Amino acid sequence: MQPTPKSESELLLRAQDLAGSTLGELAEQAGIIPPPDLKRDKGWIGQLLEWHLGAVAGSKPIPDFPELGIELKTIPIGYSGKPLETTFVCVAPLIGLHGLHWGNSHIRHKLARVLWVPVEGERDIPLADRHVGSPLLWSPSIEEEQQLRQDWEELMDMIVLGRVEHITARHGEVLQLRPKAANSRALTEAYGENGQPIKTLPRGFYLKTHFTAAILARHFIL
DNA sequence: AGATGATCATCC
DNA sequence: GGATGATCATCT
Repeated sequence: MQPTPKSESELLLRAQDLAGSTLGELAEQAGIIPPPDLKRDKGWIGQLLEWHLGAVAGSKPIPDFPELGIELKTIPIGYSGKPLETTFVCVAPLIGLHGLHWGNSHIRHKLARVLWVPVEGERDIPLADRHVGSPLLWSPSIEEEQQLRQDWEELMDMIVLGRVEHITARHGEVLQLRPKAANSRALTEAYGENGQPIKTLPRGFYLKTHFTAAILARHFIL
């Protein structure tokens, strides 16, 4: 693991230095062998980039760069130049929602400052041959935060009202709520239609691809 | 082709 | 189970 960057500019500089490299090159430098594919190693690219950028490893509920308050997100890019996948942000709280609002929400904090690192993501490109792109340090604009907040409030309203099982990925313009679990047998507690506790799949907030595509596109223009 | 719902690995 | 890291597999 590389030393943790002391400043935002140092982190960005280091990320820019990775641009143009292949995952095979970065894996070799880290002393690891790339898996044949990501089927059983879905977090492999993220962890490889964490190593190179000196992120704090582990499963702690803190930013990747605690001193800087920055979250690292790798994002798979297709031949179209746009994201191939939605971006997981955090697990959605389903109970104990009293006093929760956008201003103190976990998701707002997580998205306050993000280092996006695009990586070639087409499955017909061997993992080791995929290139890392130019990084982007991002905070939501006024408009972006308004969109996020509106979706979040709509989704949380449904959760509070016991309608979590009526929510589909089609709710929300830029933010969606989808299952986030090891499998369909992993259940957690939530509010039911009549306020009674029910068991349901854990859910996560995901950024839709058109939203992250716009973030990256804005970067290209500037 | 793109989006949705389901799933994989690891750590605690 | 829930946090971290996400992509897979299937359907439209």
